[in-house]
Amino acid sequence: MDTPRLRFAPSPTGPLHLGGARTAIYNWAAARALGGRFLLRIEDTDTARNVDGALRIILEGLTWIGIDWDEGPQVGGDYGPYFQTQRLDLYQRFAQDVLASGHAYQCYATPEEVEAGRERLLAAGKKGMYDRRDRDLTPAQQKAFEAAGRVPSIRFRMPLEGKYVVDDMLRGKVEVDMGELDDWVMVRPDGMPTYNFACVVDDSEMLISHVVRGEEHLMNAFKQAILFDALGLVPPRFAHVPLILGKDGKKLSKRDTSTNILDYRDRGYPPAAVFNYIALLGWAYSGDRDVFSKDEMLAKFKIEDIHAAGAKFDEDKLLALCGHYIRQMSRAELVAAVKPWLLRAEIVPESAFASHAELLENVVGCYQERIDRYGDLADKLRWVFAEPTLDEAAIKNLAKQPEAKQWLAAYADLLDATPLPASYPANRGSADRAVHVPTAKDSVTPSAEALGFFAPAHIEAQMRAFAEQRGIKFGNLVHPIRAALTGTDKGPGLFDVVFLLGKEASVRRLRQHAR
RNA sequence: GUCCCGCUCGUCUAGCCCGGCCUAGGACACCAGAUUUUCAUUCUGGCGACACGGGUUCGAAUCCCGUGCGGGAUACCA
Repeated sequence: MDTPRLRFAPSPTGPLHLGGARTAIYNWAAARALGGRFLLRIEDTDTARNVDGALRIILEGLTWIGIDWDEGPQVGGDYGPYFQTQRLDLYQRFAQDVLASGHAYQCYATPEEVEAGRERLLAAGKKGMYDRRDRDLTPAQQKAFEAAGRVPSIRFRMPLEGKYVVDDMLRGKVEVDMGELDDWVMVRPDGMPTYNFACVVDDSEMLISHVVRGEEHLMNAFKQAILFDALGLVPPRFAHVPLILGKDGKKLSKRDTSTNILDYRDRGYPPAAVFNYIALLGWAYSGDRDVFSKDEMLAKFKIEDIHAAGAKFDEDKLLALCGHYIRQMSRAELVAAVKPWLLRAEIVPESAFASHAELLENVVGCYQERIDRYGDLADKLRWVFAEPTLDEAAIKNLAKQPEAKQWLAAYADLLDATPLPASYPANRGSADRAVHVPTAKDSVTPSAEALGFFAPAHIEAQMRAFAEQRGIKFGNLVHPIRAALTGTDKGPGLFDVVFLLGKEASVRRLRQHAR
């Protein structure tokens, strides 16, 4: 009874969205930080709304952001089954007990009658709720309904007066008049338990100690806590976290963010960044730091520290975090992360990842500071592996200087005459590229011995000398060369570009645009 | 309508529980500058908030009340 036990209880009615992911993260983090257990319970009692395959997507989403569970689907556990539709006997037993204790009663009203009663109350200026018409039925009246073929639902007999206080971990004591709460349905006529009932039974049976869930359940906490009391049980501690809102401050919609967290995976957002961002939406690691790992979060996380006010989703901040995480990776890690997108875009063959590992690290490394998502990369570096088509800016840069074509031709000749390192195979293929390219991030410069005269530093010195000899302003020379080589006006340093491309391809592309 | 919750820079937040250290700190975004062959990265600087009104107090972002605004609930959904 001492081990903290927390749960995330999704309904398989749709994919895992941002809000769900966040409550999952907070429950998970609390369980881990408290040294407790984290479990998953599937609330599938609304069979009509269950969606095929939704569960798989939810579990995949959780796994993707790095959440694991100790009990639940796929892993089992001592308090199963973890699907509510497999626990129907249990609810039935509890329902009979509550009924027998007098804390619940059978209600024979049809949905239409309930609705009509509600409207009567509303018309009378009262709160619109179930009018409790069957709360005190005599046995004879009940028999009559049964005889008429009516099947009852079971409703909880709420106290009619007094106040009830729930001590929320984020909001303190929240008080409500019992009269505000109606006699809610515990079991539907078809025998299915409703959310509030199944939730109490399961939280009790699964020994749940803390419930962290969305603010929309704050009112349910009263109903549930009162049921716990009626059963002679102690309710768990509740913490109701605010909803995530869209940029406009309204409910999160498809316009603000994806409804499925796996879309972020598919678009190449680093999962650690997504986790970090979601956790940050309502919880702060410290006043001056907002990048943290899962482990760092666990070392500091306390349920009480979750922010009680709603947060708006901000794609810019998410992307900034993504970029930060990407820049943190080693080149080898980035290549591995980006591989699926490179393959999908058919930019390099699978085999290249083994045969040209270093080349790929060089190429990808040149873009490390330039992307926020793995998925952004493929289009940007296509020019390395395939003849580029010139974009508008490139065409402009080629045309800007009247002598540009002559310069390209002359520079191509110069490059052509530049010796490759002796140690390099004559059939160059891509072999002359498979050397480490130094970038700003990496101060290791290949030695001249290792590279002959085809290292970025030498290419730079040579190009500068070339410009000076001919009296060309360096900036005027660089732009047409970049255009010819890459087909665009953005990208890695020009000397890296020449180096990455290799001598033969560079010369060929320069000459092609020199005509 | 009624009930409940919330309200610090444009956004996420630190500070609030236990009033003075707050001329309110950080991050993202934005603007300017530095570096630079482009883009980006990086660095420097700038802009920018305690929703409003009353109290309590020597002193309030911090405590209390009211108003406003936002959100949630008001289901035989969860």
